[in-house]
Amino acid sequence: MQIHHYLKQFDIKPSVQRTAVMDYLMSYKTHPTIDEIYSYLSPFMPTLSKTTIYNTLNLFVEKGAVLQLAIDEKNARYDADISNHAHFKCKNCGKVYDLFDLKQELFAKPMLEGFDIHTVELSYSGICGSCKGMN
Amino acid sequence: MQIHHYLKQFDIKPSVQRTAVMDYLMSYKTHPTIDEIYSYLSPFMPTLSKTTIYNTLNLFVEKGAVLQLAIDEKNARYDADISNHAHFKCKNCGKVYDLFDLKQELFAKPMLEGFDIHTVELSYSGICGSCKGMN
DNA sequence: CTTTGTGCAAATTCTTTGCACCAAA
DNA sequence: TTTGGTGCAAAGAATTTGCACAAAG
Repeated sequence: MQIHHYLKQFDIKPSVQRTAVMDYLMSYKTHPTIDEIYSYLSPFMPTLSKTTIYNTLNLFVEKGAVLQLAIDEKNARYDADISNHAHFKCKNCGKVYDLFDLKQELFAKPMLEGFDIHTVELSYSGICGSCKGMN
Repeated sequence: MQIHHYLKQFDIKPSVQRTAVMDYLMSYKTHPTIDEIYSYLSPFMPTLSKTTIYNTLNLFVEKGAVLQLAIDEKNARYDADISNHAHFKCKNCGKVYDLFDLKQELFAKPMLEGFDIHTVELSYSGICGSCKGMN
């Protein structure tokens, strides 16, 4: 599906900048920070400002089109894959991996008196394979 | 157990400030921010500095004595309860609740090729009971 | 003594805000 | 033409750093 149609599904008016950001998120599934997105797009769009990246991602999150991940204490990270999956953050290299092959039960929203649960976030941390070999 | 003995278990040398911070975290299980901890303790310890709170909590996290929660995008929050439990953050009032009565399976560390999992963080968000009634 | 912790001020980093200009319907 | 989007500069907030003094063993 074309990206501007995809954005409309979330009630987001497409613009050149918004389309470029979503395109980036969907192409490079690296859970990028604002800075990484800006650094990548900036050469192609010389007038692009970081404020627009902030505006765009805040809008995307508000509309439910992307997830803001809390896995990195320093910077906000974003993920355009809104299906059920967990994340693993390597304490050594800082890379964030997707974990798709987990039981769906882990993402169930428990029925709890007094809580209306909308979202579930499951995060693991530890050492990744490539860092483990190094030491 | 006395707090300074508890700290020693984590290889943390007790000091007046460190003991006070751990005491606060264990007494008020409110997942406080750095600022909240500082504001509470400051009247009792007039020379206390916020830098010391930062130093102390970074040390506690490094030694595994407290958890740094990523559930609040704005500020880091801390929890001295390192047992398996999840958190719920109300999107409306911002309060963070503990969820203890969940299945232990949710906190299992999956065996995955190439990942050495140390920690599990499970967070929910939505609307809490007291906010739901208001609207 | 010697090592380690504390606390002030300054620096850094991340994010938001105010506002003028631009673009699209 | 009118509404909404973009982008610059400045402001704001959270955290870290450098360094001198204090405390503890």
